[in-house]
Amino acid sequence: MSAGLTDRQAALAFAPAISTMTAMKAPHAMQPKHVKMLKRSFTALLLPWFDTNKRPMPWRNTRDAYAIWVSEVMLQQTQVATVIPYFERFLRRFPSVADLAAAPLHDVLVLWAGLGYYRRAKHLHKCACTVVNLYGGVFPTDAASLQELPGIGRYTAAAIASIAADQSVAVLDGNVKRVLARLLALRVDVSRPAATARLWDIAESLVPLARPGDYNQAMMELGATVCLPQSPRCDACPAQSLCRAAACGRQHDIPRKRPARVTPTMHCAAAAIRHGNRWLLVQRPNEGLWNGLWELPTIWSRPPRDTAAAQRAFCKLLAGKVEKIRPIVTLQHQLTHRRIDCTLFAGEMKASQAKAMVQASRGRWVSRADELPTSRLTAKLIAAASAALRGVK
DNA sequence: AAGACGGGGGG
DNA sequence: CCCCCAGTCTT
Repeated sequence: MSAGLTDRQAALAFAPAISTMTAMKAPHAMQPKHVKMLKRSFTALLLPWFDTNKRPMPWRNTRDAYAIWVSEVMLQQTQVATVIPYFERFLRRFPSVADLAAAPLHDVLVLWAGLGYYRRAKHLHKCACTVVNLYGGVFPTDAASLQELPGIGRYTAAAIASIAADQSVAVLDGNVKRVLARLLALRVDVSRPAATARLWDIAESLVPLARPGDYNQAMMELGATVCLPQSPRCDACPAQSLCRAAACGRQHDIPRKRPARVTPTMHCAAAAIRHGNRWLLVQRPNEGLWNGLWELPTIWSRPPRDTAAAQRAFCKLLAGKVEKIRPIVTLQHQLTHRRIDCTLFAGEMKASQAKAMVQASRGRWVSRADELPTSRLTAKLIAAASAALRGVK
């Protein structure tokens, strides 16, 4: 870019200009000239840094809107390292949106199991069907159309449109919120809707016409690798010369932390019931946590206090003869909004009863958790039950 | 405006 | 143990 000198001058010109403003003043209240200067200088610093420092990711090797969409949905509230293996498996199994639409939802959920936020997988499947029916299997790439689709909000629509089709629209995620708040020294609570609305405006005013997809990814990459929540690495930041938070040493308390919330603990009791070398799974109701997923038979309200009570409770739950109930272990499972303490029991069931369970559509017998869509907790419980069984043998 | 919705990485 | 993440949807 031959404008390097100009950008540097703009950067230097910008710093004193903004330092005369109050910290809380919105940049869209800034003079348009200053917005334009910040945009030019910031982009000129950010993109070269991104070209050199971007981490390799499988979805960065494609311009296929379908693949980019899958990656963006997986990346919602989920870290890059977690997503990569899921993404590669998913694209192998469903190479195109038509393949995804043609598959039963059940198959999609099995591939999604363990990623969390399972509504994403249901939206993904529904969205694929919509794209096939409404757009003939050609994924739309303009942000407005994208945002009409299930599971695609403002962030994801802008990410796909900018990365796959060079549309100059801004993304705003947790990383970008933090980067912008620090860049402009906005001591806001980014979890507040009012702050979010303002940051969207700011983000839109800064996204460049050229390379918007790289710019958006660079913002997120900067937030994920340099402008970290706890200990920002300002010395490694390409935009340090422009950053108002760094200039006044406030990068550690911008943005403002939201007050920590208490997470209640739920207690439950699960039964690993063996028949041959298989375990009984039942399906969760179609609402709330883990809806529609499969789990060990579990007593969620008023769990039994002792083994005798557990024996009675599981017999009642399963409307059948469950034998030899005995405690195995108690596991903890942490979710964002609650902690679950689950006491695992082992038990057995006679062949006739086991068959009746399946015939009544009350359950399925599996030898491995990944035969059905299950939560991580269920996978942990089955692993613990298998280990206990091996210990006996 | 607030809550529900999973799980894991990293300090 | 705590924080927070390439958010979306519902109430």
